[in-house]
Amino acid sequence: MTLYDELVARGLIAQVTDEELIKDLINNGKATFYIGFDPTADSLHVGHFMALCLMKRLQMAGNRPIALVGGGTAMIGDPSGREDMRKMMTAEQINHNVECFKKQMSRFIDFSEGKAILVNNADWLLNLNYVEFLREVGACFSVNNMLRAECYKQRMEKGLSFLEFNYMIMQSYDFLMLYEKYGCNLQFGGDDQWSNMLGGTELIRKKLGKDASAMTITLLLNSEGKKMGKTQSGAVWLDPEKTSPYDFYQYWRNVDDADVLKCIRMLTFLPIEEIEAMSGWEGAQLNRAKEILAYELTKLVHGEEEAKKAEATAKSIFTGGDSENMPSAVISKSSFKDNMIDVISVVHQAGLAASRSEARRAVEQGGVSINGEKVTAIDAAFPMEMFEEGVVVKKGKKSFRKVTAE
RNA sequence: GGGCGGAUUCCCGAGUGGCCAAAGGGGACAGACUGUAAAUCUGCUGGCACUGCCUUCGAAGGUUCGAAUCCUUCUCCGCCCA
Repeated sequence: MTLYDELVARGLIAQVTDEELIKDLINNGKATFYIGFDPTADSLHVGHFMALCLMKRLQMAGNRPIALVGGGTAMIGDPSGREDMRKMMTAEQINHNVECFKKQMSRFIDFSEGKAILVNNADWLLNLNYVEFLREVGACFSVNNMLRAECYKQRMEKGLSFLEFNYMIMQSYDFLMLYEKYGCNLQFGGDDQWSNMLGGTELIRKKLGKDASAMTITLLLNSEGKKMGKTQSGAVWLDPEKTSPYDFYQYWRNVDDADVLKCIRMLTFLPIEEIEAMSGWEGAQLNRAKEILAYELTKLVHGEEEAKKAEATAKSIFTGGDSENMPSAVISKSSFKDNMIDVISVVHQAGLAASRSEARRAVEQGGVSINGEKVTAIDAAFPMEMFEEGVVVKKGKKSFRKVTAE
């Protein structure tokens, strides 16, 4: 199976400028392609991960990847797929994030010996001369056409600032620069980037009379049409400090039935045939597919050891067993009074409830257990000795900590 | 620059002087059911020393016994005109 066919079979390709041309490029290792990542946070997330995987697939097929960190475009803020304006970030924040991105990316992509290139568009965007730029590049863009672009259409009601309106031009200019500097002939990106990417191919045609291609990756949406990789408390990060390997594992362990196969197809490197064999799975068997998904992804992002730990911890929690790798928490000995501590304090200080009120509620509703025993009395208290060896505090079915006193 | 409309708790959105920690919905959380899924039902959803107190309705002042609600100024956003 050719690389292109595999990408199609995995459901990764959303839109392409010229299918035959792109097939030829990537199947034969003739592409120098780039994907841009705007450093809007201090860690990559699942959406970035998909793009990185794609880079890897293409790199393995002999194509040359350019990872672009958007230190310049982050100063503008991409309005695509957003209903409201992004908060403006300071240059310091952006620089910090750029560094974090670089570090994380080099874990996934091999940048050694020119196998891949890492660039920052701040290098050419930040020192542009306004008038010069307008004459050189701005003249190539039709406002009429831009306003028709999907990414701006969505914002016509809620409002769009001139700053953000320029984002497309910046991204287009990036493509032009990379084409000139590195012979970059293909751009990848999330499907919401389509209009920005087309801006680039068109700019290259107008300025250089050359053809460049663009291709978008299907956005990973769940069965309800929402972007995956988001939780109530924010994105699912790749940084283990921000999303622990266990939480990362659990996120995928808990996806809807309807989304499991799609996720395995799009995110893992399991052979297609193996995945197709799972497509008939139902009920409890589908539950097994979730374990595979969670394990495979955790392995890719955090390594085999962490994946095994996360899996073992999950099994011990949900089927009983040791608590060796359980997420832990420490309570200060000064929180004890007369050598005793109450349930509410335990739950709260273990980080299982954001406030004491929340902890109280959880206890009142019968959601808290200590060492496997349900605690419903809000005035229940426990002696310090219990915490010597660690106490398993559980809130609800899925949140728990091994708590010790220190 | 001018006219009009708007900013409410995690989100949407009601409230236009006291009965407001603020309707309703969504989401989140907890319970039942289950497969660590979905759907469904129930509870719950600002904080705390919890029959009480404190903080919150864009910001700062003011009127009033009492303000999310009235007045003034400011900030931000939308629409229309230029």
